[in-house]
Amino acid sequence: MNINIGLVDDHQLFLKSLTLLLNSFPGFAVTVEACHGKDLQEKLKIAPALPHIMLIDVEMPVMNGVETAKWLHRAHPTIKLVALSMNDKEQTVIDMIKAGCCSYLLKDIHPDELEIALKEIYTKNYYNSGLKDANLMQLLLSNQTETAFHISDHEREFLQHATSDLTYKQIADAMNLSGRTVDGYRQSLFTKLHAQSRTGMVLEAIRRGLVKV
Amino acid sequence: MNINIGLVDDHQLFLKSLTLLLNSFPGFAVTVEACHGKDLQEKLKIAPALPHIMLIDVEMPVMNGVETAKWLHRAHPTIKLVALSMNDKEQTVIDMIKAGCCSYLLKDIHPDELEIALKEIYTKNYYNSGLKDANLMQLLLSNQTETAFHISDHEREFLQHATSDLTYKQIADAMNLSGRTVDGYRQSLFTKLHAQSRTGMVLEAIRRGLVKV
DNA sequence: ATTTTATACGGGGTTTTTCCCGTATTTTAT
DNA sequence: ATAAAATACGGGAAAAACCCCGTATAAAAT
Repeated sequence: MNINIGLVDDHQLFLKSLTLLLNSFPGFAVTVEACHGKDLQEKLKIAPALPHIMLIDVEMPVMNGVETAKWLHRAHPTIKLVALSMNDKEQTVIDMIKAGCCSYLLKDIHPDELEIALKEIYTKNYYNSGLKDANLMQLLLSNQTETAFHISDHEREFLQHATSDLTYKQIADAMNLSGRTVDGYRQSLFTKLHAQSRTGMVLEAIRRGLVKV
Repeated sequence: MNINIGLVDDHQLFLKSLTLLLNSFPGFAVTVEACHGKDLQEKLKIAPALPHIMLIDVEMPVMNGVETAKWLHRAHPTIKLVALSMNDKEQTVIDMIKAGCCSYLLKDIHPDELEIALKEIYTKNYYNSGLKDANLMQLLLSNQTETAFHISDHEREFLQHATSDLTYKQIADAMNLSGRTVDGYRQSLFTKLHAQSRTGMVLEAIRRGLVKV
């Protein structure tokens, strides 16, 4: 009666090390390893058996943690998803929980606590690490009321251009659009990202992973 | 004839996992584990023997990688220092090498390559991972010519405040300074960071790790 | 002892950003 | 078919950011 674990993390060294650690826990076995979401999709196709629990890193190239969790939650709803991240930013926690994760663990967790957490997730379907617990519900509730918005391709392209030293006029020229048009993008993104200044907009875009620095 | 390794990393899970991995390499043994520089200073006092190689994480609380490397290089010059980081920002690499590290490895290195790297560092005193090699010397040289500039405490505090949605006026009020004074900080930081706009300044500060997002 | 350097600040002018007013076209939904 | 939503754009004005001119004071270097 093994608990089979799947791992998704782009840092090879961490991935392989953690595999060793998890395999050293009695009753645990790592059956799937992937370095990002796309890779996981391939690996799961040829996997002999689905893992019971999937540990998913948040920061990954190609296909990030949120996308990966969303896909897994839809494609393999029986797998229990656990976010494993270095940062404890509210928005990131919310995004991962909403994407279908039943727990959010930090990478500086002690191995002993990890073992406890995984056992509890396997049996009880959830585990909340310490203080987070109390705030989590409030976080999710306050976030639910926010209407989901869409950012268009042009807006995203503008955002990336805005993440620079360029003026709006220069951005407009680079995008072959009128200055007024990019001002429209700016205004709608200010609303969507709750910003009052270009700097605030860019910072929020960075936090949400909408642009590369 | 064991190669003794010391580890400094604030992420418990990674620290313990990597220890397992390194101990699984034939001829290797992890003899010291610490979660940051200050912790390492304590641990080394009571250590039965100094490690041959110290793997140092760059991003750490209390006492970061650069400070830790500098101290180790002075206090225990026989230990070979290796930076182990997730980011490959030029400035970070330069800082760690200048602090006394003989190699800079990324955390997404494959375990096999890590083993090779550590062996080479043990015998040859250096190891450059792949493509970095060619650029490294140029990086160090180009950095030497750049006049080292100093960012004052007030300027750094202003930078952190500027990494926000606040106006300069609001920042001045928060810092209890005149608007003209923070404009002075802005102007000197524009020069030092080669920026032409607040957004450009903030982005460069983020890239150089001068501020937290 | 005197120059240099660093810090804090004042006034004012130009550019950019921000935020309104608005229209026309196209795409999407019902 | 027609309403609704999304897109691209124009003009203008207030606010903020940007970029000079300058002074005074204290610390550090020669």
